[in-house]
This record gives sequence, C-alpha cells and structure tokens, in this order.
Amino acid sequence: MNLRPLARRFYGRDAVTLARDLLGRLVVRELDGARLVGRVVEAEAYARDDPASHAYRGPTRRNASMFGPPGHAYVYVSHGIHHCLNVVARPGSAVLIRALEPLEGLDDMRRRRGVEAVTSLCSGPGRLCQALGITLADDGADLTDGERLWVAPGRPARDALVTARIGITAAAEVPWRFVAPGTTFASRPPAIRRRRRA
DNA sequence: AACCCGATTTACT
DNA sequence: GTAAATCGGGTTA
Repeated sequence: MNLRPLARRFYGRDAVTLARDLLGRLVVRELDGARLVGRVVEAEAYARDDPASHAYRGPTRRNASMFGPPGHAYVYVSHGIHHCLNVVARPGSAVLIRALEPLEGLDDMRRRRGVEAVTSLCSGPGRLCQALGITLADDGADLTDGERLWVAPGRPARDALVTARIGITAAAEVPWRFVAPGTTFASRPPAIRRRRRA
C-alpha cells in the first residue's frame, strides 16, 4: 500500500473531476503516534459559482482556505457540533469528503467515535472527522507535505455512482455527489432516482 | 420515514 | 436579531 502523499497537481483541477478521482484514494492521518487510514467512498463537489457552496458569496473568515492553493484542507464546523473535511481543488472550489471505508487504526477510530460498528466509524462527513480527530486546527493544512493529514494514491475507482448532494437546499438537483460502486460505507445508500407518487 | 434536538457560526435584515 | 446551516443521534411509528 503506497501511502505517499499525492502531489499538488493532483488537486489543481475542477472540483467535479477531483471528486470523481478521489474515490478509491486513501486518506491518511497521523495523530498521537498512530496512523489511521481510510478509503474514500463518497465525495461531493462544490464549485466557485455554485449556490450550494460556501464559496458562493466570496471569501470570508470561515472559507478562507477554499480560496487558497489547491491541495490544502478546508475544515469547518457544521451545525455547531460536527467538523467537515473538504479538499481544496482550484481556488474557490473544493470537494467534501463524505465517507471513508476504514482500513487501518480501527480501534483508534472506535475510541474517538465511541461506537463499535465499522459502518458507523467514518460513514458521514462529521463522523469521519471525529474518527480521525480532525478539527479546526487542521483547517488550511497542506495535504501534500505528508505531515499529519494527506491523501495517498490507493486504487482509484473505475466508476462512480452519481446522485444529488446531501443536506443542501440550494442547487439541490445538481448531480455532484459521487459514490464508489458496491461500497457499504456510504453515509446513505446512493439512491439513483427518487420514487414519486402521482 | 418523520420528526425532534443539540451546539455554534455565519450571513443576511 | 434571527434563520439557516455540506450533521448525527435518538425517538416514535
């Protein structure tokens, strides 16, 4: 398993392309002498001119990292409780990591999460940050330096299931959520179409 | 599946 | 001031 960090050029693309290409990659975390690894199985793209994106209204204190160089982390606090991890693509755009398949350091993740079931460790953007100990201290972290948090090549998914993004109200139908085919570790099953009653 | 609630920041009035 | 927020857990049914 090659755990070396991906280089800057991997990130400096449009967020949709990057989101697809992140599926199957490895998020690597080193914290308190432990190494934690998870495979990306769910990601969402947020573009610069995207009503659902934190970047939509321009730079603010919170989203400053989104406007910095590609390949850094954008971490923010969601609903006052949870942290969410984004990977900055081209400046002003980012990819939200929504779920990982835990591969290494599961007991450490369990301890941080306070749950046992492997499908509850990293299946959700807030859950995976808790499992990996990601906080605002990681906002702006350079993911190419291989120091505390980075992304390694893994084995890119050959395909992606495509759905609308979760938990947004603006641009609710834009199909920029990507799920690795066959995974059981997504935050929600990737329903392709919503059934509708007449 | 449908609510309810927590904890806090942000953006807008 | 205030509503909404890239959420998660719990309860009710």
